[in-house]
Amino acid sequence: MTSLTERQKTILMLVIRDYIETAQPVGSNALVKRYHLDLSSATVRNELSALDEMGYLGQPHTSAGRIPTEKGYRFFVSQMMHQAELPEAIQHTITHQFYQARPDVDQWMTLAASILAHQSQGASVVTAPHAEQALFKHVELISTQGRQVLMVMVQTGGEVSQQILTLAEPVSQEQLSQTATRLNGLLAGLAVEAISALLPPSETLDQDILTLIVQDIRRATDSVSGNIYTDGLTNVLAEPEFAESDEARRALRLFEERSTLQDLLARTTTNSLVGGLQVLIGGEGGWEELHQCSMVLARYGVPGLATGMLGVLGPMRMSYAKTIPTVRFVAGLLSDLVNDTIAGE
Amino acid sequence: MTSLTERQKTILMLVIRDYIETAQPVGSNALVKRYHLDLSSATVRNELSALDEMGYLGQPHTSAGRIPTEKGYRFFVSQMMHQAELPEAIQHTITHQFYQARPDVDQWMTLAASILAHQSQGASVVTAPHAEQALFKHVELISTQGRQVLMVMVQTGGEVSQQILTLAEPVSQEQLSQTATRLNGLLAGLAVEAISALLPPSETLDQDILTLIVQDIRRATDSVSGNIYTDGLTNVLAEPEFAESDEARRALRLFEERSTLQDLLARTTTNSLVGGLQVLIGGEGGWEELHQCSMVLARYGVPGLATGMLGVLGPMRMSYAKTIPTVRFVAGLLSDLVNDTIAGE
DNA sequence: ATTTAGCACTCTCAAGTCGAGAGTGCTAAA
DNA sequence: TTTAGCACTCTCGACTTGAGAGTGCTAAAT
Repeated sequence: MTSLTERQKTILMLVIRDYIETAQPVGSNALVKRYHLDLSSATVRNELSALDEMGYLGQPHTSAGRIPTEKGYRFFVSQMMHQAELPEAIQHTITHQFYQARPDVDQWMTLAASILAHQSQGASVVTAPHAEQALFKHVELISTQGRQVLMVMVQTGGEVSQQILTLAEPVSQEQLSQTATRLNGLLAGLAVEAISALLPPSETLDQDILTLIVQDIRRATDSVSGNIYTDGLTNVLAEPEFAESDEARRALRLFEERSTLQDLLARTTTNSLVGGLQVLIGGEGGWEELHQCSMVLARYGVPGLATGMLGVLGPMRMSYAKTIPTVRFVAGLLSDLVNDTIAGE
Repeated sequence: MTSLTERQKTILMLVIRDYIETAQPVGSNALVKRYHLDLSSATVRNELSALDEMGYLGQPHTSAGRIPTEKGYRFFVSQMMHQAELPEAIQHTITHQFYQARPDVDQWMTLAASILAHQSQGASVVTAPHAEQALFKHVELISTQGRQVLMVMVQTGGEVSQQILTLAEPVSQEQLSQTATRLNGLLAGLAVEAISALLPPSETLDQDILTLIVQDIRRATDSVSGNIYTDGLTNVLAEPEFAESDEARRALRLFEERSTLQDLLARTTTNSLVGGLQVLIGGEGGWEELHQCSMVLARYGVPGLATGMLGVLGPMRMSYAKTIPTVRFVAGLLSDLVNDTIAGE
């Protein structure tokens, strides 16, 4: 397999760029005219033919213009990856938005999803950062109503979880505070295993609380912990290639169903590095429903401590030139935020 | 305006029922054959013509079958409302699902949205219950990392909120606990106004915390507090009437954009009673994007203390017979849950 | 050895035509 | 009041057709 000449590269890039903009097969004439090439259409035709044979381009039918194949897109993206920094103006706008939001994981995630969706005109997904190994740090017990007690637990890494616990009989706030203080002394810095080894202890209240604590830590350390934020699902519907078929509907259903989405993210990104982008073109990774789609994914956070994922789903024809730098930039931003929160000392 | 004869009512109900199932205009012949009416098609034709003139039915074009008008649907729904209890088997399944979920508002809301979407094959929306008047109950301050402090506040009604506060300089957990204890004594049972009247007090830490407390209570009492849960958005896309146009996309965008959705809910339901259903047909309430849709909405909770909203969006042609009892039942269930949580003493 | 002009050929797409089918409204008889 | 009969209307899918866009190939030009 011979490699591409400079001219072929140029033409290939132009074809793909044009197709991404117009969603129309692009022909030799249009190409020469639109980009003022110093070539005749016939020459371009020959090159297109060559690119076709090499598998970078294809035709929806004989005697239509060319459209990129998956291989074509992959080439396009590999060129894209290196250059392409987000314009400073946009960087500032985004940073500013994060600066204004309340300093709250929930807010950050929602904001990140919103920004990604808006910038890329695709569907976005963001998972909350989750600790890779978490130790107990602190617990508070607060009496809410009658026999109901609110347990708030903080783990190293700053992860906070709360649960409601219903007691057999009322316990005063003083008693609760005492219990909390005692447990804090007992458990400080312990890992899940150590805590669950303490089960079952003498008292019932203790046991209940310890069980909840273990539950919460386990949940926080689970592969992809529960919280997934999405936005811009309807953006995908606007794309012309999805106008008719219910292709889009099936793809979106994947995104709506959290459990499936978790699977998807888990399977495709377990081995991805923080800072590195992953571009899945045409449903690489074997998701039937996504074979007309592409995803740009990134892992963010502090490796070994707490990381999360974010990404954008769009048609294969998505604007990689905008999406890739945006995803990269937002991932960096979230990494900084996680870093600030986690290593604040 | 004369009222409907029994026979006209029967025929009208059948036409609408059939149209809801098939999405096809229904004609006199089909009607007689399918439902074994003891009438000739000609007679039915006359009745259809009458119903047409009275505004209950319409024709997409001369010499097509009849389809219901908004007025027709309204009649259909008014008949529906009274009867129509959810089958016991389904009631049990749903109750069981709630029983199994973690006792956590977030879980409940997600589950409710999922059940509504699934049962009705439409898009569902659920808002978290929010206090109509809330008093301070308890605050805890937990040191997380370095100068960052986690504030957890509980309001009467059991609403819990948390915020992160970054201090100018580190403060020990002991000091924080003391501050919390002092504030608890000072603020117990106070309303927002009283608390904000205490501002600005002597110490800086106190001031910061009080500000946050006031913020949180305000947020919790806001018309529709932030959390909106949706599910089944893609269900709507499956409907044949939305196959082509981007009508559906615009409707779903309404649902995705939380701020718009808040507006929608706030505007249409401020005056609705807990326990009462509200059915908006054809975008009654003046939302242009929804003029091909219907919504079934209900308010749940404990009036005067904490209430929330839930509902289903579907095409005007939605299966009211399933949706209405489901919405009613889930609203009742959530009301019970809120009641248990709030009035647990 | 490339590049280009010219040309025949292919395929889609939009517009137009046409007949079958479904449904109606009206009239006159039961 | 109901029903049979019939002429009429309108849609929908199938089919046809011509314009337009694009290709591949060949032979001449650079």
